[in-house]
Amino acid sequence: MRESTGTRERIKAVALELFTEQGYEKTSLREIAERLNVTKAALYYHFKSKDEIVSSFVEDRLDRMDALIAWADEQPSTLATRRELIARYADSMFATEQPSVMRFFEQNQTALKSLAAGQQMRDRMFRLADALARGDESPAAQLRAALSLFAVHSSWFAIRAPRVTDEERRKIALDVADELLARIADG
Amino acid sequence: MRESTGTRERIKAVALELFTEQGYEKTSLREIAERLNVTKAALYYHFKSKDEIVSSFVEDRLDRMDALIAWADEQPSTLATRRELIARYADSMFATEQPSVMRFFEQNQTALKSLAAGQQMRDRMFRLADALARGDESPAAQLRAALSLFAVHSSWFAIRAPRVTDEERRKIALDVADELLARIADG
DNA sequence: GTCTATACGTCGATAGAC
DNA sequence: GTCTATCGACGTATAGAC
Repeated sequence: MRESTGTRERIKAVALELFTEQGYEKTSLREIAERLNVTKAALYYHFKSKDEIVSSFVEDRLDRMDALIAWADEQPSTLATRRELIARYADSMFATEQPSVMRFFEQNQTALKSLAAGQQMRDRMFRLADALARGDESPAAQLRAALSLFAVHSSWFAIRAPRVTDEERRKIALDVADELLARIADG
Repeated sequence: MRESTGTRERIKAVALELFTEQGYEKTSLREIAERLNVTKAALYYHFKSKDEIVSSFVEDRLDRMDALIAWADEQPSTLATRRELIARYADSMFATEQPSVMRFFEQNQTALKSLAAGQQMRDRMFRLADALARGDESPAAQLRAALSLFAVHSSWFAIRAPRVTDEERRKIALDVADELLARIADG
């Protein structure tokens, strides 16, 4: 079943890049195929449809999110747990090739709404926010929890100062996230 | 030059609604025309192209942003200024029909990157963030400024608690934004 | 496992009649 | 100011040869 040349992986890589750069809708299969010097039909051998390409690189991420949520559910609703949770989330974001998948999601919110994979990710983000705010059902807590997640994400583009390393971005994001989480009441 | 029936305004309204609901790329001119019981060609009488429809309802908003930035530039770099600035921003967001335009922007980040109107809005958002962080050039200040803006925006969807009024959302958003802004050093 | 060839729909946009 | 008719390009997807 596994072909030797890794065409499937190459398709995933190119698709991720183009979907992120120009958007899911604006990227045609013809364009992906041309970059790889194969035909559109070749793509259809590896993936049933265009959205199945998306699902393929979203699955890993969904699994990570599920693991994170499951872990959080077993912990007490304390500030320490919230801090540990956001740190683990940041790690899973900054690790390996995940940043590119993360950027893809940020860039394709709209397109993802009509895709199964997108709805699942949306769902997981809300559940993660709920886990971060657990024990404090106030609207303000919901907003702070969501913003702490967004602190991790936006550290990639909101920080425009020159010569800031990934590690520094991560630290700054977590510092700001911690401030927000500190204002959520323990359950 | 002005037609009596206000067709142009009706086109804008329907386009804004559909672009927001399903995304700019996924909404065709045919769809917009059908809703209005006219043909595509009629749309081209009122607008030179699809993206010109977008520009038409973005212009107001750009003007508001420019006014806000100009005002901020004349003020001292103090916490009081930052708080006043974010409050004015929130007001301009929650006022009149602006929430729908705002939602359109949130839903079409990707598509807007290749549209002139989108690039202009992006530029204004960064300038507003810079105005909020003026006097503190640290990366953390940039992140806090961006997050305070996002607090205003995300209050619309991040707060999922039932029976929260718009006015309450506005207040919560500004409370959280103020916390973030308080950590930015005065210039 | 990858190709050629093609079906068939829809897109944004234009020309020209009324 | 709105219409009909049409353009050329491109979209996803499939059939079937090699």
